[in-house]
Amino acid sequence: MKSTLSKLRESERETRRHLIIDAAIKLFATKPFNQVGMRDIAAGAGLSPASIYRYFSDRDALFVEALWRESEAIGVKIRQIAQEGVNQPVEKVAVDFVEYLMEHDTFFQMMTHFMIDGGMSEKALERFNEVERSLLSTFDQLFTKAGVQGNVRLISHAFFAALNGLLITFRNYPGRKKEESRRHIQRLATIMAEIFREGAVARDRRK
Amino acid sequence: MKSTLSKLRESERETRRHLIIDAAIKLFATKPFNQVGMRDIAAGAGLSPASIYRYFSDRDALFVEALWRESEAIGVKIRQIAQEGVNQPVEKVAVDFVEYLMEHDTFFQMMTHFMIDGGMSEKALERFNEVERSLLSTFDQLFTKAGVQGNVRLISHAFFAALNGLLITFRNYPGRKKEESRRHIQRLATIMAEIFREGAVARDRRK
DNA sequence: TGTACATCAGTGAACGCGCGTTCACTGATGTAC
DNA sequence: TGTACATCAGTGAACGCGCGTTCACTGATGTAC
Repeated sequence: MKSTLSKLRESERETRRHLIIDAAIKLFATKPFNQVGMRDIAAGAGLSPASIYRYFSDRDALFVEALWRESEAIGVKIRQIAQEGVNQPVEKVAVDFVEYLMEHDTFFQMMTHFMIDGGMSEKALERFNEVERSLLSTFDQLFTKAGVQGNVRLISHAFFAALNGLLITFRNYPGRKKEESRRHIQRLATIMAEIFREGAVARDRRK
Repeated sequence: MKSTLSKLRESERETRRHLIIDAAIKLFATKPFNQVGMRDIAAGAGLSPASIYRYFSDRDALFVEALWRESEAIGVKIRQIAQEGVNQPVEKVAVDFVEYLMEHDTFFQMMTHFMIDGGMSEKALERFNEVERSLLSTFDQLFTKAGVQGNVRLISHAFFAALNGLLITFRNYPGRKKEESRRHIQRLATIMAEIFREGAVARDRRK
């Protein structure tokens, strides 16, 4: 009996951990994730701050798990885009990609934060790389299908970076409403995709 | 006599302000600028922390002036690249641009920080926009010269964002030495420029 | 069936630290007469 | 030439606040006998 009870306890613990992580992720959507505090999260989860430390060793551990979960969600979405995408023009995938990141920008914020400041934990890094690889190989397939030859992976690197840059540069563009920014980014994503598709092929021919 | 003396005092004040700003900028090169503290800067300038408040009303004021000065430096560089650049291929300008930002990445760090977190002061924003416009119109000229027609500014927007993305995505790429990252970015900058040049023209033809 | 004990979630209050900023003061230099 | 006074750069120490984290404790639930 002891073992089933302890299993029950264990699963309760697990659901509580999830509640806390959910609260954190919900807050990440509200404000920049690096200014979400333990007291906020505790309040969001209906606990005292001290209680959180029964479930996570420290702030970092909690954040890494939250990132992990966000990565998972985005990984799923990306594979889905990939599935539909291999039979779609690059344009569609590009727009889907930026669209998704604009709607769920917690992951994006974390990603850029880590890219700029570094200091990512081993675990988070691994997860993040997996997501990135998944996306890059989708791009590879798309560009190959569009007729690009040679080192496709380099083109995908450039394209991935370009889309990231789009989001960073124009997400909070000063003096522009959120909806305008969104449309501008979508428009530029389309243009970028066109340019990359045609440009990469043209570049091949010339070499 | 009184007036010349007060002028002298004024100019001394000015040079001391500059000393403090210099100390700040020097530190920005060492670590992420948002974790440079007043005590650091004071030590760097050979003053007590309290003294800094004789010259700047608060931390923000100091940082804005430092950003201002960095912007000025980068503005000069960009206009220079532009001057040489209008008779150069896009590739050269792209590489010069990322090269410069990698060597003096204070400005770049600030820029991305402000882009992501917002909260830029009026003054800094103005300066920053001026620099950006200057760069964009250089790109405009280059693309026009390369034979692009239609709305060149959109292409420049996309190109600017793409180069930013390159720096952000691969500057601290995990598991890569600094020199490798640098070369990777340069390589991708060249590829991007080729793709944009050829792609934008090809795209024109198709419409 | 009752009693002593173990386990563990949960908590209010406090600790510790970093950091921007202010306070009260010193000392040097110039000015008025 | 000396004396009282104004101005101002500079400072050590402390304040205030936010925030992650720990402490000592409570109360509920289960277990042993």
